[in-house]
Amino acid sequence: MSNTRFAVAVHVLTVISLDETRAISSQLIASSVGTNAALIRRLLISLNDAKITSAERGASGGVRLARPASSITLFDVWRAVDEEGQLFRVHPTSNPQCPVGRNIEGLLGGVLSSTQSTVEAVLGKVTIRDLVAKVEIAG
Amino acid sequence: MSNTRFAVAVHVLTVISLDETRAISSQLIASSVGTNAALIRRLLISLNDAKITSAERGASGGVRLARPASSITLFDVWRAVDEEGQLFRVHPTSNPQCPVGRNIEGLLGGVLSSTQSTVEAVLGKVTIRDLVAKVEIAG
DNA sequence: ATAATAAGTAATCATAATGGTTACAAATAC
DNA sequence: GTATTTGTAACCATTATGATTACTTATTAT
Repeated sequence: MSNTRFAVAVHVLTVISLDETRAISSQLIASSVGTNAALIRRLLISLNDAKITSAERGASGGVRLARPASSITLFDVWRAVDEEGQLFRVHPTSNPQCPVGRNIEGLLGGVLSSTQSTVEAVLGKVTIRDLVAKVEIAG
Repeated sequence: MSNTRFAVAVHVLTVISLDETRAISSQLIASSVGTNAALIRRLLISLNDAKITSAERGASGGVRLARPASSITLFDVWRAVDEEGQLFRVHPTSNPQCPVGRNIEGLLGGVLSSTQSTVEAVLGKVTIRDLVAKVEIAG
């Protein structure tokens, strides 16, 4: 993972959560993130699919949280927007003639899954509500 | 991080460790990884700088471990080869006019550093020696 | 009804990251 | 001296990433 999708998704959700009384337009979100509305809408497709947000078309439309901010963990967000969800990649062309080459994937697979589950545990403990609270304090 | 440098570096070190009686050429390593010798040498520069490996030029030259395989953790390797060493990136152009825009970096920074240190703890527990042992068992 | 608004989505572009390759100088062993 | 091997620069192709425009569809407000 070396894109900013996760960070942007968290940003988007935090913006949406600051005013839950109305739907927020992708244009407004985009101006907070400092990017394009279409790009935000593309990202929102993943969040909508994961039932984290829901979108309404038309005038006075926009996006809302689909469930309470306190129930949305950063792990949920990560899983929703990062297809691979892998912390690191394995080189794909190892030589099976070499004992290391034919075992490396399994070796790293074990390490990958243990780091992965640790990260998931950490991200699972932080919710969007937590972040919103910090923004409200920081101002 | 979405490159394979970490995985390749681990592969390289495991290959080197399989026969510590002699220096291993970048060409031999490259054929196990399934890539180019120059690319391996480029990666080895980072490992040499970190004093994980040492290289000898000339005929019968090559690369050796600079210290025991049991003392080289995957965290050492990760730190050596991954410049950023960041699990995820933050979008760089947030709008400071928005309360979320001007705080998001701090919010994510906290999450980043806690996931980061958890991952480091996990990687710090696995050594190259452990991986070599598994290769020796698997064959 | 009509106009205005906003999501959904396709198409395209520029830039950067990544990995691969060639080539050659410098160092070393024999 | 010759063969070998690292160190390193230069360059290329491919892919990833983010940005942008533009259009269709859906919905609200008047």
